[in-house]
Amino acid sequence: MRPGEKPEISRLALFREMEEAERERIFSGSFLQVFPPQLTLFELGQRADFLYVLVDGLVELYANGAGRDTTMRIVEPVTSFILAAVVTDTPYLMSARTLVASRILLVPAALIREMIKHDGALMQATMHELALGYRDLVRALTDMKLRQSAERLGNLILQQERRQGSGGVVQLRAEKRLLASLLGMTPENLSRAFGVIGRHGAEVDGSLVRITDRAALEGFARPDPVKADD
Amino acid sequence: MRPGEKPEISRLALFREMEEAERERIFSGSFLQVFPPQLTLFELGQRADFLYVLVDGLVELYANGAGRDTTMRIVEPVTSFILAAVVTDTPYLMSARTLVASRILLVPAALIREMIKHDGALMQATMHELALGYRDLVRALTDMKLRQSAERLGNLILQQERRQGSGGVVQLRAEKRLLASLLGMTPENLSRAFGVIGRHGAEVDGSLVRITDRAALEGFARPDPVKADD
DNA sequence: CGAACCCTTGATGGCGATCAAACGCCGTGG
DNA sequence: CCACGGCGTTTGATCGCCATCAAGGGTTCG
Repeated sequence: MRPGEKPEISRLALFREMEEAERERIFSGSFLQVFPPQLTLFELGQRADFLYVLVDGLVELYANGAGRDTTMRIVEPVTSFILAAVVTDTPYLMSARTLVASRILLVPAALIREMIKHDGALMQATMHELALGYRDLVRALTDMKLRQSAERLGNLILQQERRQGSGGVVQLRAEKRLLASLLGMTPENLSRAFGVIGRHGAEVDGSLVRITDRAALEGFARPDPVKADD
Repeated sequence: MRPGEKPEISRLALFREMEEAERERIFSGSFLQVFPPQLTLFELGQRADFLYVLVDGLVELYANGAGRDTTMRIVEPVTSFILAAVVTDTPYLMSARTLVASRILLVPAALIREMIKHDGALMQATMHELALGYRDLVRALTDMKLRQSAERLGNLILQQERRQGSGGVVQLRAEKRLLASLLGMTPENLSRAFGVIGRHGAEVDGSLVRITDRAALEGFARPDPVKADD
């Protein structure tokens, strides 16, 4: 493990409140591995053998059905993923692949479940993490059900801008084709959707989006009354 | 509380493993109330004051945005709902209304959070419940993203049939207009979708659906490789 | 330098929403 | 007991959003 990485992982909400010694047990039972780009980490239907923590790089979670794929989430460092499958000890509902070279901590699922049983702080953190994830999915589902594609894009821009906190400028970290799939549309239509929000206060230039008129954009995208958690 | 109700609530996965005494503390701090049909229990954006347990009746959870509503879940007895908002102590992301006269246990959110902190079994059950709910939502979201409407209907029929275990016959408990909203379509198109699956091994008659050719229906609907949990 | 590949733009088609109207069911009131 | 009215469901016609098909421009990497 590189210097600075362990503290960074320790700062994760999931592990933050644990006893130092317990956390050390998790680290020593896990593997930190480097993966090349475009590598499949696991596939839908497999038993959940590991909890994953993305330390550096970029990972895509996607689901497949009916001959198609759709990306469910783009994971940025430092974040854990696929926690629900580990907790329930049931097969993964999504597949995962690296988008770029990535450093990933693999925590054996059995170890995590064991630790959860004995460490109240870890159990509480897990519970909380799942509750937050649940709410994110509720938002994603309502978004999909009641907004059309350009509105979804507008909301994503607004939400990213809030998370990046970078004064009206949003940096798109993933390829646009991936964004399209995340938003539940085709690359072609994402392109057109950027055209649409261009007339509503947001300008694209490559992978940079500038919000030129937030009020207009919000009027168009109708963001959720209840924002990402707190 | 009626005879038979308390045992039924105690059998809920959420409360099943708790100490008898602790469970009693929850009951004694809660209110069992009867609500008329079509009554709004709470609305999106409100603080999460209660955890709800539907004891008898039928409840709809729905979200609103962009001037429209969409139903997110139809709750049947005996089930708890809106757990994630209670755990995170954040505003509800959905609204709830009774569909018919309903008996509902209201557990003060503060009490639940307090009990979770002190009762490991309750915390574990909560964690598990949230993980299962998370996975349900992942399925719902992929369903929405990669299947078209008649396929979604087909899957719902198959899933209900498995849950009801009633040999090829499914009883629709809610109005069709509600089903339509749950499936993310209009009542008109639900009607047409029933027409479509009629040609793929499922027949409707009022609120009864008969699966006449499961293989055909599965071939058409392409059900998830990983089913509802385990 | 060439070949992928991504992104964009245009043309067409299909799924599903909307608008409209008729039917059936059910509860109410005459 | 029947007539009426309201509402949910169904069926048909039209429209709009988005997917698909197709082609061209730009960038990256071998």
